[in-house]
Amino acid sequence: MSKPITPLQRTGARGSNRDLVRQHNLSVLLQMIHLNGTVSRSSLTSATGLNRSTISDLVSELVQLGFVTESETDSPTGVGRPSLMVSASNRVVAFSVHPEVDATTIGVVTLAGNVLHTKRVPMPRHPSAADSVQTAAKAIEELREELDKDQLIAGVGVAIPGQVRVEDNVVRLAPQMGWIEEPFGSMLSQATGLPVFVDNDASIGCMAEANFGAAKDFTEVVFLYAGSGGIGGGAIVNGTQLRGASGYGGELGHVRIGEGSTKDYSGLSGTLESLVRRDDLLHAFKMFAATDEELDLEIAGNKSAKTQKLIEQQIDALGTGISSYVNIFNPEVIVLAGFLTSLLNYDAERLVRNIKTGALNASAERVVVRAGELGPNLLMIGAAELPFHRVLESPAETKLVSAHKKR
Amino acid sequence: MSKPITPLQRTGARGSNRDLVRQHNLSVLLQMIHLNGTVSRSSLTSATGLNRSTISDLVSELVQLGFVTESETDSPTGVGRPSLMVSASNRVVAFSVHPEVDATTIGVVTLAGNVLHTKRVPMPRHPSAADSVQTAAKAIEELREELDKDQLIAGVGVAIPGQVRVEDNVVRLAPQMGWIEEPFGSMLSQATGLPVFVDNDASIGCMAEANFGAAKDFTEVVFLYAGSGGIGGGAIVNGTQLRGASGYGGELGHVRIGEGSTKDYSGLSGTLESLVRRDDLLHAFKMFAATDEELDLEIAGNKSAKTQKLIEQQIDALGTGISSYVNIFNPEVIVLAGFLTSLLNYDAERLVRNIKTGALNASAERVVVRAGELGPNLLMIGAAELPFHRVLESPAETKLVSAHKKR
DNA sequence: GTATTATGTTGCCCTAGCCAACAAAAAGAA
DNA sequence: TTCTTTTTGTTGGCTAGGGCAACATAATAC
Repeated sequence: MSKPITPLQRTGARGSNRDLVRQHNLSVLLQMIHLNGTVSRSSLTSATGLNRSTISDLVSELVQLGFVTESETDSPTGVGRPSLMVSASNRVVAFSVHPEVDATTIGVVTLAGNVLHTKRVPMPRHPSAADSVQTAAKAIEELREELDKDQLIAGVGVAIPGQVRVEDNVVRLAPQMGWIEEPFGSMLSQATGLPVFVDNDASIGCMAEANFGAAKDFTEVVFLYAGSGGIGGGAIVNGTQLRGASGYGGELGHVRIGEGSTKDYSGLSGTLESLVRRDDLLHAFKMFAATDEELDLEIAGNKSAKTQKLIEQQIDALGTGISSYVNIFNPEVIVLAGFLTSLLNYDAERLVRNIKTGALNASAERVVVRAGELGPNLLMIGAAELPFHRVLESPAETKLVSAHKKR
Repeated sequence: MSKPITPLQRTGARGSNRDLVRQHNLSVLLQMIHLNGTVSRSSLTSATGLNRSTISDLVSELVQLGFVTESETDSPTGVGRPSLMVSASNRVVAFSVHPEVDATTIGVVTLAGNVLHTKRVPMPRHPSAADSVQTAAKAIEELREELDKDQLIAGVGVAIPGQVRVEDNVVRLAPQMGWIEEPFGSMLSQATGLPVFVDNDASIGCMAEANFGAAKDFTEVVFLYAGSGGIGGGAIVNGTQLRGASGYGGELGHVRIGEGSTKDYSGLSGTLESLVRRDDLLHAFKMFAATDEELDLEIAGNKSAKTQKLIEQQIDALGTGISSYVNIFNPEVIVLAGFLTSLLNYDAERLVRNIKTGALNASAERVVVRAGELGPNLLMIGAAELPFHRVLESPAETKLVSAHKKR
């Protein structure tokens, strides 16, 4: 330590040397290909501003690395020599894991965004973290056997219904399952021998909708996701996911919007989660367990005055909550997922009216409310993005794991 | 249009060609120097990861451009040849403008962060935008005459107590002054012949505290600023300012936290701004106009039970509001400015207790509450950052205006 | 004074991206 | 068909910005 100089404040940006330029360009290209599915070389050229010959060089490096494939256009459009099409490869895959209170779901997703398999393993009520890890590891083992020999594994992404400390992949609190301070990441990593990345389910859903779904073309997004475990949220600010200091950011379900006395799953009262409760709806409809589809049918076909009032109360509470998020984030789009879509479909006009009442005119004037588009694949696609992210950041440097273990 | 390809989704990142590398490196260096005041060449070397010789080359280009100066260390520390010190130059300046309901404040700030002059011009009640522009332009003209001949002007930054559409520098709504849809930026730009950048006052304050004040070393920040015009807010997410789609983001004062019936300055009820009101305090202390310092003395020296209750109510409301922001942003630090500092100083323990009650344990465990550090210079320093930002982004490309007009 | 350590300076090298020329593949016009 | 026009891929050489190594310089340590 030569000088007691503060580590040069938050100018995160490092200098670029030549290698970083190459790395950056490879990364930008691969990201574009990953997000857009299949793109022509010519559109990559115009989008990046790089030279034709440079694109050619970079793409062939990505081909050699196994991340992308090139093919000729099947339907040339316009004059001129048709541009070669570049697609993300299905060779590179990631596993997704979603532990819930009654089941654990495991899936395989390719870098091209295809969900190859999913497997839902029912669990005894309130599984321990160790149970879930074991279930997941076993399923991954089986799914891995089904992969082709030349496929490469980027890692495992885990979506947790609870708060996750992302720096060390520890589940801080998953209230529904009763998990406290569980090192889920290192447990699963040890069990599978693969790199594991853990994050909150709603944050992951937000990222998925932002990358591939209803928020695809926006940089300012608010996302609300309601499942059986309460209401989670996420936000995209300036094109990047809101994470916060430790990764707990985006807990939009736990924001106080009123004086209610019932508490939410985390013990807070007056929050959005405490006022918009799936269980209350199930109870009113005299249902026990129900899928979102079943509940949606009930809500859509509702005739009783009593349940109508409940639904409207929930819509109003949701609108009040969203209006706060509009004032805070000034988003371009608000994406609703889980059974919140049913509320939106029931009376979108009422919801929007409520949002406009509680929000500043300027902030609300251009906002759009949408339902999520990814449906049941939401968390599978989203969780896979976690390991993929590392690959996309530095394609040439990241070492992938071969699908079949060496003996 | 060869192919109907969507403009290649939100991968904002362009490719880097060689010129961009140079530009980027110059920008990174100048930002570090601007934020840290004076730094040694050796610390620039280690912070950027670039080679000694490269730093030498880049710094001398910045010297030649007039942005920085080099000097020898006055007090060498440690073994080895002492490193040259690099400082931001006072040659480059920006003007700051802060229109308020009863006065307009204008200042000159150098790239090194020195506030050379400030000028507070009292205004008749409820000045029109044109009045404020004229006052500001006149003051800028005068201040400009006092500059040295070789000084360079980066532009003008304006802090508005209201909502600003940043894309075209239009004041959407400044409720206290009654401005609606005023093109303040283009008006002032026309009057001065300088580039003008307009933004919300609280957002600007947030940026200033994040760059130079209480939040200097953090990347996740929530900022609350209470002046005579209500409560404004700002947030730093992942090291960059939250702006939202149009620039209205960060309106933390207008977030609903309770059922109160009194309305805030924007007509919303139950919001933080409607519950924590400066006027209520002034009224309780039987004061009319008062500076923050005067009010602070009254609050600190308070003995009456009645006013104590009011103060505590406000602290509690503030705590409730902040707890929501903690859940949303999971910040490292919360910075309070304006008379909110007085509330913090009055009973910090009570405030923190309230925050912890309303927030998730995990999100709140490491959060720190602080008073702002920049005091009366907050908005002057902050507003100047707007024009400086453009310079810092591309030092070699941005054309600056000479201090003395050519005849 | 000498050794050690850290930094500034200089000249040369290396490589990633650019450029220009040419080839190839489509559409349009004769 | 044939020729032109337009767009893209390919190739070889060029260029500039950052790395590197050797040397000079200025501080501390002994």
